[in-house]
Amino acid sequence: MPELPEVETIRLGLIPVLEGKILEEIAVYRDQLRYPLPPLFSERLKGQKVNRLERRAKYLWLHIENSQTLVIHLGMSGRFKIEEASLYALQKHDHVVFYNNAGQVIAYNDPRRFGLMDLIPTATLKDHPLFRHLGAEPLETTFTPEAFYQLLRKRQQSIKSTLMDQRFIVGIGNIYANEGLWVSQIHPFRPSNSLTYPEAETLLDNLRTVLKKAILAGGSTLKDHLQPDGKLGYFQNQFSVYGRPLAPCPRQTCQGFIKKYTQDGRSTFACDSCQL
DNA sequence: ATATATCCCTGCGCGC
DNA sequence: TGCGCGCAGGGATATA
Repeated sequence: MPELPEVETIRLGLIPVLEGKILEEIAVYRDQLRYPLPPLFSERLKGQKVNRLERRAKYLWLHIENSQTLVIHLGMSGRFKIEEASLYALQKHDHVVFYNNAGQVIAYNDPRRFGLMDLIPTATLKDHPLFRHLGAEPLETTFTPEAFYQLLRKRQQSIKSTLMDQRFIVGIGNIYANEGLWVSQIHPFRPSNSLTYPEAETLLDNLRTVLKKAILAGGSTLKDHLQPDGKLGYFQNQFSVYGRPLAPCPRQTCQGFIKKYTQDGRSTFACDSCQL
């Protein structure tokens, strides 16, 4: 699914068609995603204005004027498509379709249905079970290298596992964990608590750079991800290691090649020559 | 507390 | 062309 850059791309794409707009109609074609939609889902949204779109971790928060927030997670294959209502035709796996007061359709499409939607009172969001365990936003400058280092010091599991564990840092999934570690020349299997302070500082810095570059590129499109306007993301063209087993390591000074591992049940890509 | 396994679901690419 | 298999951007839950 979308990791932080893809969710952020989607948020930016949805702002023009949702912020300040009225939800005139909400059509539900499948009320069971990861969980069932909450009771009276459409009724509680119909006629309401969307005040603001926020991203927290890999979640979208649509703050609605009646003090509730529409929470959306895109799972592995969730995407949004914007169309003119007059041109819209229901597509396979379009599960929830929003109609705004500007004649536009915002369709949520999710083949694997690992996504979720919920309506939660805005005031209680931060204490909600979906969110209260979430760790630091990597792009927030209030998250300091020192805080990152202290967190790594307490953990003996691999650095890649820690990066992907949403209790510590949020928004980083398999792609950006692999990419950030390669840029930092840190091997994914290193125990978190073996990183020195300078390494932690470098890693946080590089993760931020990679995430920001990916946002600028509209995210990464492997199969599913599209920007809401239908454009592909193109950060996948800038991958150094992800999905490139046996390729020569792209680092100028390195003669190694990319190796594929299985780690925590997921694919890990790394260059054993320059990632130490 | 923490490391592994399993499950949710559909689609795609590959080898035969 | 078709079939079976493995794999996929996530994450909650159970088990040891």
